Amino acid sequence: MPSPAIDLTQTLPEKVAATLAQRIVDGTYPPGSRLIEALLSSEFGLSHGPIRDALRSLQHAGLVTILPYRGAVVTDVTVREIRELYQVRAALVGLRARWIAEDPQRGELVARVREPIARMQRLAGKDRAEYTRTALLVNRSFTESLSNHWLRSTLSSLMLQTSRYTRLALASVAHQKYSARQWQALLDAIEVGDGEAAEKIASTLSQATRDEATKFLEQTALEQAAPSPAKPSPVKPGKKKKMAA
Amino acid sequence: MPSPAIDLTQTLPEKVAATLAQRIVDGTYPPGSRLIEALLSSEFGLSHGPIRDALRSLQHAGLVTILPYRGAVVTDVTVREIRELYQVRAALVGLRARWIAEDPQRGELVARVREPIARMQRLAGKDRAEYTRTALLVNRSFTESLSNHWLRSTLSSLMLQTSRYTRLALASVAHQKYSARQWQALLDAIEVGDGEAAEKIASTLSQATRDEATKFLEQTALEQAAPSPAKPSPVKPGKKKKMAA
DNA sequence: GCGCAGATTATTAATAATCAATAATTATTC
DNA sequence: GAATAATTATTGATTATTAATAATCTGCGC
Repeated sequence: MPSPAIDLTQTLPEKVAATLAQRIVDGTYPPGSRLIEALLSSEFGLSHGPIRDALRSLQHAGLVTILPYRGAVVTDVTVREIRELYQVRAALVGLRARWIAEDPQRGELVARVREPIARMQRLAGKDRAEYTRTALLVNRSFTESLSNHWLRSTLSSLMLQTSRYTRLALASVAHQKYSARQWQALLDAIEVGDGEAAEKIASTLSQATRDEATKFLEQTALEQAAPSPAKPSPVKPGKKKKMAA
Repeated sequence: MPSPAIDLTQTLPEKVAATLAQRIVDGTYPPGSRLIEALLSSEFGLSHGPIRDALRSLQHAGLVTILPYRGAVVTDVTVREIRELYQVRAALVGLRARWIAEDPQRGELVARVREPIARMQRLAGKDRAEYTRTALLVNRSFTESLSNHWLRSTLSSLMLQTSRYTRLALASVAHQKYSARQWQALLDAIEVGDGEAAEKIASTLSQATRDEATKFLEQTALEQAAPSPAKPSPVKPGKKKKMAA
């Protein structure tokens, strides 16, 4: 019964891309990993064509960097770039909140996310994994409720990126609690149609998440830099990385 | 001498994609046109692979829609979607203006675009083609001066889309003159570092362009709908479109 | 003429085998 | 031991072929 009962939608390269994206986002393939066509094609039991397509797709999504004749590596983003990423995200998430708050049909979304947001209050500080999952789900609900196709798609693409780092911010219990409160406040602002307030809350939360995530990253970056202060060059620094599959 | 003297960067599919994008943006391939792999591959003298890649690329850029087993057609965007597109663009263009105005190194950009913007004043109402070219160039300069990589790339992608329609707005001499004035005002605001004013000017101009372009589109849409009010169905309405090459 | 089942056609999706181009690595020579 | 040359790994691109699918056409009975 657990066989490929229902295929339903999605072309081959899309399925491959989705699988690989998952692995990149959840850290299975760390930044710098090489994604080698031959290995992937034997893992998935497919020819090179669909794999190629999938890698190109991930490149457009920004998860992978393709260099001519050198192939695909998981994009490595500097802390500075991550900060910039969240800066754009904050602006767009603010816009999302404002437009939703001003949307006459916002009631549908409000009804759909009220329960999950309440659950976030209870989960904060208790179950990090479940909290993260719920937060991601609520976030997706917000984005998908947008009637504006373009904002929907640019936000989805940015979110795919940030989800690589947001989970770091949620390691802090304090941030979990803060985030839960802000989501509730956002919901309230949306319910009464206060676009101004909604925009403010949403973008402020995004900035806080950015600060929390980058704090974490700078910390681990320092820890990684510290161990070998006496060996400056012999081992080429961070060049060789593991392969896929 | 007009042979392929210098190749310089760019892989094959990129070059094909660039060419096709050009044709879509300038209207050579109108919305709904089919882009058939076989025809394109013989036109470009390439095999299917690179063509496929290029079409996938254009799909990600939103210029082309690919339906499984049916191939690529030039994306047809409804007037409503175009309005939504400009709405997002207005917000991001505003952000761009603000960030540039607040950038300590904005002097470099200001120096680079001062002359072109002055030229726009002179061209407005005189040479539409040259005005459009200059406006596009200035716009690109603004975007490329951004230090934030993500805003740069999302804006580039949105601009590629809007450039299909902005040229419609510039058909109006009044809009050309208005646009030229606003660009000058924007430059002034940036020069003195007034981010608030810069954002306002930029997003207002974008909205005006939107209104002008959609006015034009709604007009032609009505004209197209009008001619045959007596023949409701015999000829299948707008289904068959021309092919590529 | 009308509608419909089925054959035909056009086109893309995917595979496979092959060669060329290139970057990285290793070996060689001075 | 450093510069240079050979080797290797991997991608870029071509070609040919088969499968899958959607659109179109055909003929049949009415």
